[in-house]
Amino acid sequence: MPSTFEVLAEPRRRQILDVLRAGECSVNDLVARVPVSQPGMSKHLKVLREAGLVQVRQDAQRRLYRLSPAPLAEVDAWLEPYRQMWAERLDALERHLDQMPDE
Amino acid sequence: MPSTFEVLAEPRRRQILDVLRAGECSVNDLVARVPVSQPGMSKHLKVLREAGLVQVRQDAQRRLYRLSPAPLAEVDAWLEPYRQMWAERLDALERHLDQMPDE
DNA sequence: CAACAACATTACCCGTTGGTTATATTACCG
DNA sequence: CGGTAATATAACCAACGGGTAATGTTGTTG
Repeated sequence: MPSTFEVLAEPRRRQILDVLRAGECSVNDLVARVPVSQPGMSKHLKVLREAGLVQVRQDAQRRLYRLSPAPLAEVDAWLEPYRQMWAERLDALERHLDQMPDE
Repeated sequence: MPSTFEVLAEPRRRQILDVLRAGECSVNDLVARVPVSQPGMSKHLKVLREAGLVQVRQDAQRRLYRLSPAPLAEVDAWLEPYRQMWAERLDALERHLDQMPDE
């Protein structure tokens, strides 16, 4: 079972999540918005489902997928200690620029 | 050239970055701390270098690697709109729990 | 300069992954 | 009940990625 990081490594999977941020979506709608074939979409959705990043709901013949962002918290948590680091560096840059008013 | 996301998909690469958070490190030191062979480590370090996530400095025969967290900002930026979403859901959960004092 | 230490690179192998085509499944509709 | 729409699954293939063993490179030291 791939980790959340591996699941997000696929650009089109991130794109799918981006689309789903706007709200529930059927597979056909997703295929229309993301450059991937229908079987390819089903494959990606399966990966996203197994990673807990999306949930499905059945509506007649269609399956409506919706976002389930909880696993992203893991990524966010990993990122946390780094976040401070690049903030510090940007601050240092600003201070540096403050000392060079001619540039 | 792999994206930052793809670079981070490798667990050992994240581990390398985690080690480097403590400070500059030689390749041998990294090999001692991360379960990967020396050639494997060189490969991973190359990927991290080309992604801009680490920088090298030469010290005699050794090469000292240090963290360069700037590219992580891209990941953080992608995550941003989602961050609010799971925060909202946790808030909703809290409010829900507040309404059920017996549970 | 010879020997060694630290690291990078090459060549090779193998498992995984994403894409595609074809087929199965399930629900609706006439 | 036959046909069609929506989606999933299977089978196959090519590309890629990471591991390993062997070798190359560069700097140091005696």
